[in-house]
Formats: sequence, structure tokens, C-alpha cells
Amino acid sequence: MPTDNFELEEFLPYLLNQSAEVSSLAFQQVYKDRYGMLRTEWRVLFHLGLYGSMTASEIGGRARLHKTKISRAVQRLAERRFLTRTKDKTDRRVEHLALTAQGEAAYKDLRETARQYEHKLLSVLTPQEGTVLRKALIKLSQVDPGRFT
Amino acid sequence: MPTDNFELEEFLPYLLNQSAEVSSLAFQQVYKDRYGMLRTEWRVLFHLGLYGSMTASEIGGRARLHKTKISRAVQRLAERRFLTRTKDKTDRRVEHLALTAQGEAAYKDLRETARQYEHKLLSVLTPQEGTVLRKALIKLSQVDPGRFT
DNA sequence: GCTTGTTAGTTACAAAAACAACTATTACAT
DNA sequence: ATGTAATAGTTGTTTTTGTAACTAACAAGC
Repeated sequence: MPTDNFELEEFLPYLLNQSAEVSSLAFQQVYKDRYGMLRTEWRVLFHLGLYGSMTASEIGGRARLHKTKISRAVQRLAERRFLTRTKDKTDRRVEHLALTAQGEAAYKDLRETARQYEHKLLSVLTPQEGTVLRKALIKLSQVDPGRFT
Repeated sequence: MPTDNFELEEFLPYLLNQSAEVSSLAFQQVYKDRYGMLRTEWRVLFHLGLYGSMTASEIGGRARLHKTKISRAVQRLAERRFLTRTKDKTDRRVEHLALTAQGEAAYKDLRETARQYEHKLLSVLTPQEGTVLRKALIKLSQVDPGRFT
């Protein structure tokens, strides 16, 4: 039985992954069951609901999602009439994406569910932990990935 | 431009996922480049390195990994001589897994790298943030996933 | 004009994950 | 003892993802 002072259970990337997984699971079930959406689709939906009409690459920039993922998510969302795509007049490469009424409704429903869900999550923590956690996560998620290497 | 008080960038599962992804990326590169390992393989290796000989399902219980993932990770690790599998005498269903010398060496190397890497990650945060973050994550990761639903 | 480079987005193929069904072995209840 | 359920682990099939190569349109330099 080896003994050393390294604890896997305290290794930050490990903890982050475990927490992310646990905290996503129940919510994932919601958008999957109610709307048959995948994680990327949900994200695209939320970006559009939150910031209005955007292009695929704008979403990609904000959400750190690869363009192929977005392309496929947009396709599926369009097929299911959650969003519409309209070509830009001046630059025919870009497409403006916007939620349909149905997409808007799904967004609002999920947003409300998300709010409640987050509330439940936070109830596991003290208020101070909640605040600091969020702050720390914002810092971490904004780290330049190339910073180490 | 819709305005409402819900901020995607502050939604906890979203933040957790983003941070987990960012924080895993650089380290993932290490075990991939140096040992050709996948994430699950690295986890299995670490569990064995940390807790000594274990069975596949013990690892699964601790790491919350599905048995099929473990099965395949163990296969690959065994092929590459990072671990050995020996059948239990009394219960012929179970196999005891243990690191080979080579596996032990890889584990130690990666553990040291992990330590340093974590140090760099933490340098983005204040000491207080680091402590509280870890505590909060431990709480979150231990939440029963069925608690909501 | 034309050549070269860049950007938006798609498509094709390979790698990995998820899920379900399976074998083998042990436990347990009648 | 024997039929049923449970456990350990594997295998096969389907989804998703990752990666690279591609088309189309614009931009810039000459």
C-alpha cells in the first residue's frame, strides 16, 4: 500500500471534472428528455436566447466550441424548428441565426429550470462558498489554455 | 437584444464544465504524448498507483467510471505492460489489478507532473479562493446525482 | 485583372463514448 | 439441489466527438 501526500481526490482537474459531471447530469436529463437536445445544442440555444441573433462563429468564440460542433448543432436545431438561418446580405459566407417562437419557448423553459436547478446545487454550499466558488471558476475558465505548455 | 437577469456565464454547471475542460487540457496533453494514454487509462493508473492493488469494480466505484470504460482501459494498460491482472483464488469472477514496475514509474512521473501543474493552476487564484474552491468542489462532487429529479 | 491568404461554414473519416446485450461465476431462497 | 437473482467483467452496436480536408466567399497586394 503506497503512501504519499498526493491525493487524487484533491487534484483540481479531477475534482473539477467530477463536479462538472455530477452537476450536469440531472440538468442534462431535462433538456434531453423534454426537447431531445444534446449538450452542444442546449448551449447554442442558450447563447441565442441570451444574446439574440448571432452567427455560428460568434457563438463559437463565446462558448469555446469548435465550429464543426456548432455546425451540427445548428443543423439539428434548424431541422427541429428551434432556430432559423438567414444569409447575410453583404457577406454571403455568414449566416445569422435566431430562435423561432418555439426555440424561444424552449429557451425560456430551460432557463427557468436552470435557475431552479442552480439554486438546489448551491444549497449544498454555504453562501460564502457559493460566491467564492463562482469567482474562482470564472477565473479558471478564462485562463489561456496555452498558458501551460 | 433580450435582457434578463440570467447569465449563462455564471450558471454553475456551465462554469464547472468550462473550467474542467480548460484545466484538463494541458495535463491531458502530457499523458497522451508521453504514454499514449486516454483519460480513463490515466485515471485507472492513478487509482492503482494511489491505492495499490484493486479490482475493476472497486476502481469503478471510487472513480464513478462505468465498467465498460474500465474494462477497455485495463485491456489497453495491460497490453502496454503498465499493469498485470491476476485472477482471484476464491472468486473466479474477479481480477486483481496491480501496476508493473513500468506502470509504477509512469504513475510517479505523472503524479509529479500533476503536482506541478496544479500548482500553476492555483497561481491564478488567491490562497483563500484555492482553499474554498477545493472544499466546495469536494462537496459538489459527493452530491448524490439522484438528489435532484 | 489575378494570385495568395483568410474567414465562414460543411463534410468525410477516424477515435472515443454511451448503451445494451452477453458470458461466466457466485449467492441465496425455497 | 436447483431455480432465480446478483455480480464481475466482456463484447457488439450505435451515438457523439475530434480531426482534417474541403467548398465558397471575401480581402489584400501587386
